[in-house]
Amino acid sequence: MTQMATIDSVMRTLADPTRRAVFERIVSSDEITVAELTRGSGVTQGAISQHLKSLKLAGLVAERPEGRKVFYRAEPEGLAPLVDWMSHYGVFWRERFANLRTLLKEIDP
Amino acid sequence: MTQMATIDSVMRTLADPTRRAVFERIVSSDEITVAELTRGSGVTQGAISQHLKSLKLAGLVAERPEGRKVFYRAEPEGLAPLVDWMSHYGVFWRERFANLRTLLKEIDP
DNA sequence: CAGATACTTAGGCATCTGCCTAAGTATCTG
DNA sequence: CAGATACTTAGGCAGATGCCTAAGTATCTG
Repeated sequence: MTQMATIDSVMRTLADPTRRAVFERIVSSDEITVAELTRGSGVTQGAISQHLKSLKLAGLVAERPEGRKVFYRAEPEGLAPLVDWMSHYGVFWRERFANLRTLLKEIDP
Repeated sequence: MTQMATIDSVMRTLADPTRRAVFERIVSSDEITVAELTRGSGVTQGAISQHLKSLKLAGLVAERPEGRKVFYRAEPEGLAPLVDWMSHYGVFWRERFANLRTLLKEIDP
């Protein structure tokens, strides 16, 4: 997805524990294959593949096929909708800064 | 809920669009009744009441009964699990600060 | 007290979702 | 080419979820 995903798709995608665990594992590794993600996940490769499809549609991960393997990596901008949402509805965060993005620029221009 | 909710409950609770809209509306107002939340929500008061129960269990809102009305307000610490999760798995945010909470203290000690 | 108002909760229902098995596609290896 | 490996996708199913109607509880008002 090069198109910006919505807060709705991001939230819904990360709401499932198994899928979120897959995402966390992808983030924690540079690149990782489906087989590796399946190992220790407690579900079948088919299930993992379905979760990866959801994560990809939500713009949270990207794939890189190489031979018969497919490597997945985290899409850095994928959580932007969540960050934006937090900056609006983050309650006690909102009270301190109008926009997290603005803050980020001040720190790391 | 005085007990700290989990990232799981927070994510799952905010995943539903209707329930998230209810939360957003509570955040945007200081205090608000169930009847007001029902108005323009597109669902019945019963449904709103059920969503409020979920939000309360997730630690996202608090209630204050007054007569036959019940006022709801946002629970500022409710999104803490989400903030913590972001600081761990926020990918390009993580690269910039180890912990959003630490950052917060630096800005607003 | 009787009725109205504000809200919660129970029961039921249709839809959604996550998982499994199994089949299908593509690549590598002997 | 035959078989193995890596992955995706289709079909089906059991459980979860969100909503509605309607009943139940509590408070206010005449």
